[in-house]
Amino acid sequence: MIDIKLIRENPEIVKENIKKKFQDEKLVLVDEVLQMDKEYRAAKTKGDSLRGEVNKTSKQIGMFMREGKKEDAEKAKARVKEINQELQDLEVAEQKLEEEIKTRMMVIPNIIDPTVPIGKDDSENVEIEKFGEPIIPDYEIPYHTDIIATFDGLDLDSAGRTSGNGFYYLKGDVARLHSSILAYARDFMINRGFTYFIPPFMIHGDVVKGVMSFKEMENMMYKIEGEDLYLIGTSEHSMVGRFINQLIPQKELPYALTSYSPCFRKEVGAHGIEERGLYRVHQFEKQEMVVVCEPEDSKKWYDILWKNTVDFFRTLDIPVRTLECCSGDLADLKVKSCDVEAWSPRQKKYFEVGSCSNLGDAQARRLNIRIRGEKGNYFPHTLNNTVVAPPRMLIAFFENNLQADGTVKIPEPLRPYMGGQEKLVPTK
RNA sequence: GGAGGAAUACCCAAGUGGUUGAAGGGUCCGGUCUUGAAAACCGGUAGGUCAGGAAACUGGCGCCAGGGUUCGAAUCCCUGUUCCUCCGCCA
Repeated sequence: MIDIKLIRENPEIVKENIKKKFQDEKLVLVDEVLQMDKEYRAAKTKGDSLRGEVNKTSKQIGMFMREGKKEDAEKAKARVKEINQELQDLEVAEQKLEEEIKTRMMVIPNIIDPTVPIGKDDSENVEIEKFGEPIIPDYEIPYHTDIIATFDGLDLDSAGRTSGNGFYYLKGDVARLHSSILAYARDFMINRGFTYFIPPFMIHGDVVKGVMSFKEMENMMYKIEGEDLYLIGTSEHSMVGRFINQLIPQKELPYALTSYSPCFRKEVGAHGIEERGLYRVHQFEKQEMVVVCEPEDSKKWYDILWKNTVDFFRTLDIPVRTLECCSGDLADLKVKSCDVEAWSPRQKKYFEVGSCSNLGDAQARRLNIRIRGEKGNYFPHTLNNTVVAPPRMLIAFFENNLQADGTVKIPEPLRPYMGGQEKLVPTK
């Protein structure tokens, strides 16, 4: 959500931005907002003066009553009634305009950073940098479920019976590896100065509406029947949501937070659960980073955040690259974002394992999160990024650490969490 | 799950239908005192948000949220949320 003042003062900037995102159908919204805003303000000005008159007259009634001037009081009452009549329609119009403006403001995209590459869709995203050599071994890398099967580490059949498609049981060392990766990720971020959180895994509807668009909500969120509660799709929801309607003292900034949570996603819509195995599932776990900072610092934090993820994967010997989201593929709330992608030696290409976003002040504006500064209150910037999200990450892990003899190497940093094991040996 | 109580501004807090234009503190700024600071004392203005205005300023809204009663609601009524205390249950 952008500042409506920007539309009032520089509508052409907003339109230019919409064009850059190839959402020309939204251009008309800018003019509509401009017009409705004019009408709204006129209605509000008129309404305010009428309401002022009601207040003044009502006060007079009190005085008349005290002085025993019954007739004057009655006359004034009639006058107030008259004004209220007039106000009735005006207030309906005011409210309607306000809502119409808001629904449009909600879908007008945030102003993208000038460095964002222009492009229509994800095919025009731009590779920024590679980290580590993308190795293609001279032995065959099987599909990840087949590798995991050699360790008897996955039970999809039972999960299908208990919960349906998109769920899984992890078993034995593979389950332990999953937990180890998260524990290592937690410690990795704590060592980099982030404060560790375990947030609520369910949140209220008003928080959900603040952190995502209606469409996203429909496609992602599981609702608890009979309660105003939703299962979170990422801990970003509860971690940013915890600041809803809060006024944060300036000296508290920046908040550099890292949180663990399970994530629940319906995955309705374009993709669905089409990829076999652990790639796209209804339930996964994630170590996340969330930053709330001064507006002028968000660019600096953006670079710190994605680098953390790159460093994390590199310590596990997984080659990665950063892929910058082009203008057309960038979600409407975001100023700039990039994916961290891991190398898949089986597919001989990179695939997404994390996503780093700078939302500017759009999320803060939507959730009414403000900073109490010396010269007044203002909106902070918010950012978020994935540290690691298994089990998808396990795909990259197994493919990259599989040896020619069928064992899987456990990289140094994970060994303490794996009881000192240096490799996994196939059980069948 | 049951029974009570509470929610007022950045914080504390007064306020049971009409000079409340939300008192009073604290925070903040200035002064006295002090080598400096703290404490104490004296003085001061601003409070959130929207609209109008070049500005000074003016007005609306705002007392957990949403409805309602009334000429007029922080105050009365209804619904919901959160927190606290006690009881019950439970990892």
